[in-house]
Amino acid sequence: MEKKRVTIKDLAKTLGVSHSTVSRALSRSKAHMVSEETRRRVKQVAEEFSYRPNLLAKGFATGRTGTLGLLAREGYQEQAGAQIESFLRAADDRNYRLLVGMSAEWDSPTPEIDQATQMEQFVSRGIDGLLLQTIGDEGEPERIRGVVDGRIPVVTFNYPAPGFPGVVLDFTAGFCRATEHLIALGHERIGFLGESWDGSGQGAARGRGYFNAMHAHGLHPESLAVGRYQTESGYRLSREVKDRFTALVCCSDYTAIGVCRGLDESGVRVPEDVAVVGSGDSDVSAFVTPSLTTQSKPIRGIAHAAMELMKRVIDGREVACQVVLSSSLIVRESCGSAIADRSRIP
Amino acid sequence: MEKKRVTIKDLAKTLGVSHSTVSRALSRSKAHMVSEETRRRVKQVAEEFSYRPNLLAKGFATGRTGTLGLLAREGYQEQAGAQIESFLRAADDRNYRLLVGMSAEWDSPTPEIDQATQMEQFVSRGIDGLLLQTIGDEGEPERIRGVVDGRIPVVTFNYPAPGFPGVVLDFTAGFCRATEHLIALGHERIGFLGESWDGSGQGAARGRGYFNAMHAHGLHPESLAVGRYQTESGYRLSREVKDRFTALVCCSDYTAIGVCRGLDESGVRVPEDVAVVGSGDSDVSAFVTPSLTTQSKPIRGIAHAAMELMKRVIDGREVACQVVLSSSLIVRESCGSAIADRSRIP
DNA sequence: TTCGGTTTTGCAAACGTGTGTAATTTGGCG
DNA sequence: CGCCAAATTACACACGTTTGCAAAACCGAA
Repeated sequence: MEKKRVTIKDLAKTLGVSHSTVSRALSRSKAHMVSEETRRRVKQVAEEFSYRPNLLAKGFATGRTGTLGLLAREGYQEQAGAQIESFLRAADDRNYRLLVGMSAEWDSPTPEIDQATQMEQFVSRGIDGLLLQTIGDEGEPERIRGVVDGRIPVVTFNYPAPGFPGVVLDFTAGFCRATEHLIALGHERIGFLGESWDGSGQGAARGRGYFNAMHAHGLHPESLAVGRYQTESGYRLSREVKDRFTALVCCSDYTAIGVCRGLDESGVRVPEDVAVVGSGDSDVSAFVTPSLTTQSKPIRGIAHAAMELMKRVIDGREVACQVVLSSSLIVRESCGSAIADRSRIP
Repeated sequence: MEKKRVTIKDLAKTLGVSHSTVSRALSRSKAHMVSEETRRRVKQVAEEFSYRPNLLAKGFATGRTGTLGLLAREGYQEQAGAQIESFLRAADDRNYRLLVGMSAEWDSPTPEIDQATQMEQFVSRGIDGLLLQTIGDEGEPERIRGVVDGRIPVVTFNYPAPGFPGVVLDFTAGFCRATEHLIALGHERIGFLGESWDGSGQGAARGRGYFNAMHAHGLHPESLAVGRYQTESGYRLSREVKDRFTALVCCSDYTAIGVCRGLDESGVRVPEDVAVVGSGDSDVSAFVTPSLTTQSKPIRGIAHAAMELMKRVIDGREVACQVVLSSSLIVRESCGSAIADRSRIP
């Protein structure tokens, strides 16, 4: 019933040559030559039989599979879908297949373990390289080392992991610029909705940008701690904003949207009474009312940079470096700037 | 330099048993038994050495890899990213890995060839099943058969492919309901922005729903042909709408958004002058002004249904059937209905 | 102790491809 | 024609795991 696929041995038999000759004819190996004549014949018969190499066996024999592992996670506000899509594109450009996995459900209590498990899985499946969306916790570099053990190249993105090449977004600079934009508009009581900036972890990068800008202008920084970077947290915090701030820097677009909604229900107008900026340039940011001033998050750029880096590492041209991408400020209506771009379609 | 991974032979050597015993101890095979005692010892040593099976070799030996291929394409308005994400979730629930590929760039002139190539790739890589987003063209079933040849189970989604089990959305019913909603609101001159409904291809399913509703109420159907299902096409067609229709059924949310924008610039108000309904329940549909009446597209449901179907096919419990999911009408502001749900956050 | 049956283990082949080494053919030149 | 080197091909093993079959160990009963 189950028809067997055509193998090189089948070809060899009908051609009257050994299977190794067929193998060499199809994958031009440099060590041994095959005469042009036999190569032609082999290729013709292979075509006739519509031979397709068993990539499993090939990978097993050679130790390389032409497949990269992409391990993304859905944390906070990150839109995993669009990210994955961008990576697929970028990988396709370089003739790689991607084995995609997703670690950690919405609220996994142990994202680290999930990550480790998935990495194991991928390595066992013989990937040639790992594109890893980092969590940013303390033990991460060691954990990666433990699983990968120098066997395959790793390129990280999201947070830097010391010792591994990676692509990061400079959130600090971005939030600094966003804050300074509000300061330039004359605001002084500017609040921050996000994580605390004095945390040691990587998560505080956003806050530090805000803090630096405030500090540099002699203003008093003040934050309201959001939990998860989602709409609901912003909505909940909106009560504490009234009469306290005239402007808000939010850690994500979703938090910003939540705050706007909450303020609107309390009769506080955005941007007339309170100016708001978000972060991430999510799809919806351009379409909400008021449209959201935000920081771009060039996921396409991240994906391409990561693939480029991966290619270099595989070729042995790079060992450990961080590619830093910076975001730009997209000024729309929610911050009340005169230069706001009022068109809704980007 | 390149440290070798631990294999079952290594374990066998330190245990003083044959490697086949180790193999049997780790993967409880039913044919031959291993004593509880040795199994315990093997497992302990495996743990100590942190042994990880080479899944490539395993797959090569057994012919099954625990990996499913997901072949999605970005056609028209479909949001591939969210779709892929949903599938990842659904597959993860059932302990499968997904090898994800994307066929056809934005405007590939030959999506069929791309699809065939990718399918070949996947099959060569030894996937256990194929989740295929169908194109819906005439020769598709034959093409699939040619590549897969009954060797691995296939589950389709997007368009039905005769002979293969699949999940489809009943667009005809959805568009019929959407049109009837407008009719119930008193509209008579209702236009359709989409493909022609008398096409034989599957693409006309949306149009047929519109046509059926109009016909059933003795109204004259009239369509404006959009090219691709995107914002720009709707924007472009908006000029031809004025004074001609009082309501529009759009083939996608993006077309609808484009039309709204165009009408707005011409001073035509939505929904007061022209009512608009979209389709697809895209992320932005709830956030644009006016928020969009649209039809839900339960991608999560599609993903789960497809995985469930796949599981059944693999178990041999199903051969060829179509699971039909239906969409529901999400009434928002753009159609001017009194019962519109005015909240923006879904 | 011996026998028969059952449980446990070892041996060896198989999966499809790559590749090192040896064998063969080819070809050029004396 | 004979010889040597180079080009081409064949042989055989490796990769890590599963699995059919045979061998061994074990156990209880006669």
